[in-house]
Amino acid sequence: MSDRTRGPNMYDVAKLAQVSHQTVSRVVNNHPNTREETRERVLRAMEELGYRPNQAARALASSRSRIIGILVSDADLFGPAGMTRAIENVAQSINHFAVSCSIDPDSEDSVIDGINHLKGLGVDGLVMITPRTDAVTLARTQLGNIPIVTVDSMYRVDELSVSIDNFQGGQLATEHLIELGHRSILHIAGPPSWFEATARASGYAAAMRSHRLTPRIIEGDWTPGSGYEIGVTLDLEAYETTGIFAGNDDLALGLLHAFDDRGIDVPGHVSIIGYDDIPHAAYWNPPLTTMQQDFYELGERAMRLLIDTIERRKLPAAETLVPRLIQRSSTAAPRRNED
Amino acid sequence: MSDRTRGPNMYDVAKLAQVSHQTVSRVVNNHPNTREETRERVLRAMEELGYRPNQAARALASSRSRIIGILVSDADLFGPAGMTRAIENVAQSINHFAVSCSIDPDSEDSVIDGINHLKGLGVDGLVMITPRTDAVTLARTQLGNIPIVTVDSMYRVDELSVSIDNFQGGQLATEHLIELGHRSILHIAGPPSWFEATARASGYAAAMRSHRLTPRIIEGDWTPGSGYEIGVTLDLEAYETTGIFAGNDDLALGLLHAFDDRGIDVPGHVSIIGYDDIPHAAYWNPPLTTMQQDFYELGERAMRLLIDTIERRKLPAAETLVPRLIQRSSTAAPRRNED
DNA sequence: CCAGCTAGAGTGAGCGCTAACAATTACAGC
DNA sequence: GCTGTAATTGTTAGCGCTCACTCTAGCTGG
Repeated sequence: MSDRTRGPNMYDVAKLAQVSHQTVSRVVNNHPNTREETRERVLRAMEELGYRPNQAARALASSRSRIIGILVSDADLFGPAGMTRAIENVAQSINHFAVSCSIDPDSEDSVIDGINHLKGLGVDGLVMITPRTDAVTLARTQLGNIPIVTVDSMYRVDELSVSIDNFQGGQLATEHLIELGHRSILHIAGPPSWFEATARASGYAAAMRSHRLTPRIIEGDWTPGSGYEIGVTLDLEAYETTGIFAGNDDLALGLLHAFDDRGIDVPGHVSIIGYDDIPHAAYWNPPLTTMQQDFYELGERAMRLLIDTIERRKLPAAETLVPRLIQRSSTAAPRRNED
Repeated sequence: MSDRTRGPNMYDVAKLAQVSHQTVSRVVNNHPNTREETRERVLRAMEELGYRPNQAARALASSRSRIIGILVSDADLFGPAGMTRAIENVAQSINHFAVSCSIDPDSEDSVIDGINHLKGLGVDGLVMITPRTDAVTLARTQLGNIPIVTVDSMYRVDELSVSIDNFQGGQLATEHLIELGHRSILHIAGPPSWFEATARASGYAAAMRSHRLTPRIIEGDWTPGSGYEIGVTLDLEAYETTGIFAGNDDLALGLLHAFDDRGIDVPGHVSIIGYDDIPHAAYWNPPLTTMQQDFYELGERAMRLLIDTIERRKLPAAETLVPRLIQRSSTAAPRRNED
């Protein structure tokens, strides 16, 4: 009547299947060179005892924890949250574990804390979902030779990364407005410390210039509050602005709200295009035209890239996704009454 | 020149500090009965070598992993996401680790998968963020004597749980409308498989009846799409409805959008109150009156309750939070023109 | 001055697994 | 029949910790 609180172990399975514990280990790890009949006997024994390998022992013996760390800033934003979930799901599906850890990218201490936390756990790899490249550099020096994949960050050839092409996204959004006939288009950008923000702004500027139009950019942060403030004070007449490309949907929401307060009709008076396609955007007033990004797909790719690197299966290669235009009713051709 | 890829271990520290490995262990774990001078010598050695205890070895030897599992359904909803983050943060702050795992509560397989995944990791405790009580029961039988804390689920005295008082929340929301002068108030409820939905609906019904008013409930799911569909077909004149209590903010958004399409003014024609206070709600048109819930606080409490139970520090006790009314402009006194 | 205590430090076993190596078997070829 | 090779299985030694002990002072009190 021992209070055997620990479950059955490899030796219990081995005894029941009448093999050595090592054979059980081979079956568990899908090693080749085990006779089919033996394999099945072991599997039956495992089933019968309800055996589950002890991860701690495994990690200790093999020095591979099967744990992937996720360092994520702004974890409650739509994009980062979706990626984090995707990574967790992929991890689970391939018998790994994901531990996510939110950081404040503006505080070096917070980043170091997070890295140490994850390092202490003995993660096999790290996914970084943060716009701050300095945080990535920091992690890289702290973590020795543990592979790191960055998501949606700056492109750098010497790094593993997956990203969405924010430059092209900015271009596409801007071109949508240009195609509708807009000529004076304003961009409300996200904070310049975010690579995504500057890339979208560059895409916008490039598209404008390629059509011989003058880019004008106002800087906000990513919040509806910031969009609202800008929208309340914005002088649309100054440049006869008829189109606005907002750096993300939240900014667009703030603009929408401000324009509603001011009695400025969207898209009658001014067209607005957002960026992200958050689930609510289709239900705003008016429903928002926006650029859709598949964050889930991005997270999945990041995870696969990382696992491939850990298992040295193939050469690392940076991957890029392109966002897609979702056209709704917040954009339309400009009124030509004034012509 | 050994390719010592594994960092320094306890014995390295012990040698440098000229003590036994056990003394190092005592220092690491803050055991009493170590001389202050010795303690400091060990700490210095640890510092010098950059020693970090190996969690796997620790877990193997002590059979305590310091890992908390989070089983969360609808992980991209505002509430669950906030709670998950709170739990992760608390875990980090007390030197534990949180591993979250999304499940589909409608699929028993998915729940079992999730539980096994976490069980395989050897979690010390589990937080369940799911409305399905059967999933909780399932976890309880699968997990043996690993403590489980449920969040925002059904109250049951024999369980550890923290929750927001959805009944009272429903009452408060309804009473807000009643106080404004509304008499014919409709409730759009969430899916009845969610305890939160039925509790809010009960609170609504209780408030109505205590004022001798007749409760009327339409059932939706939690999405804006569902709110929109209901809003499009809803006949407000049938009962001279002047107030609507939506089961959550997303439903309210759908209603707002539908009423805008139909030219029904909010709050002029009908007042709407939501539930959750998601960050966007303040920027909708009109800004939404809603019930605020502190999910972060809830997650923190869940985590503390769990840790207390694991360490048998104090008697488990169920905790309850009360939501708070956030008044914005989607609710107003009903027009009395018809009187 | 010595039994009796206790704070402080050390010893050895073992947690459940993997990895390297050793052993056994099966069977081909000469 | 015997050697050689490949396929399969077994043996042994840790991985880095914690736990239950034992051991060594230093001190008290009679």
